[in-house]
Amino acid sequence: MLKRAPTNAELEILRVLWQRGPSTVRHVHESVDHVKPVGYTTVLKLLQIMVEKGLVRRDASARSHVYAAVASQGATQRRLVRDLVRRVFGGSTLGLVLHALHSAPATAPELDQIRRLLDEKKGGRT
Amino acid sequence: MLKRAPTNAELEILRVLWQRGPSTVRHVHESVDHVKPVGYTTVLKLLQIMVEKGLVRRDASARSHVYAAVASQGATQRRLVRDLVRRVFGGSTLGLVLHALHSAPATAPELDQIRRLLDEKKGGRT
DNA sequence: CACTAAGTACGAAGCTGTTCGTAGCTACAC
DNA sequence: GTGTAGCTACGAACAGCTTCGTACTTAGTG
Repeated sequence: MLKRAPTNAELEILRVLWQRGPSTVRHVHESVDHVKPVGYTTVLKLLQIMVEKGLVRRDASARSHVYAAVASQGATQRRLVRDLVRRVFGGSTLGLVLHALHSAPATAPELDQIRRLLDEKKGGRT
Repeated sequence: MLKRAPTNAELEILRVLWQRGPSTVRHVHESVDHVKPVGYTTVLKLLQIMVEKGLVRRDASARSHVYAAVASQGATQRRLVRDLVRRVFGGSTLGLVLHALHSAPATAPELDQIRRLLDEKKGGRT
């Protein structure tokens, strides 16, 4: 079963599920609608499709079904980064990182955080 | 005139134009077809659409028109990274970088390159 | 029981991206 | 001049994503 990456509208919904945890359609709709107006049944339909795709799980025991994300936010982000690296940087993760850093308005503490990660990696190589 | 990010198929074509420079449809088709079989007129149509979108420029002075990318590879990559950061990392470039580094099989020289970049940025802040 | 509110299911339309077949034009070889 | 090879233009089909309207179901209230 090959899973496709979530689409744009699907990501909006996943964002809510990751942030608020398992939610009803009403909950998700309220959150999404607040950011970008959209019909209730649109969100419902999306969630139904996402169930079929295996992106979310549905608990139908209560009258209002409760939906939860299947993949964690981290795993999904990793997936999307991998796709971008392949599509746009010919598989070079380094290319992506350099590009991102160039255009990043990073603060000093953030830079330190990256530096720490680099040190870890270096240590782990031996 | 708002420019949309290039689609998947469009990126395949841009990759050829960036690599080989201004090219005829035949040239582009041969390169793309080699990687992923596709009809000649498909590539032609795509290029025509890309002209309308402003993604490529066309020199129609010769019988075989010559197409060239409008935006540089770097600028396009930056654009796509920015989009991903907004869509998937809530605008946090740092989030993207950390994620990428975590899953990156970076070599020591590559890590050094990143470190150099970090030093530059740090220096530039004061 | 009858009514209403809140929920789910589903069909279908509109848009974009991708693909290709067909038609038509033109330079060149003979 | 005639034919052919190579090119551009264009319409149309198909697929995926997104959106919503409508129909159906059910729990609760009087």
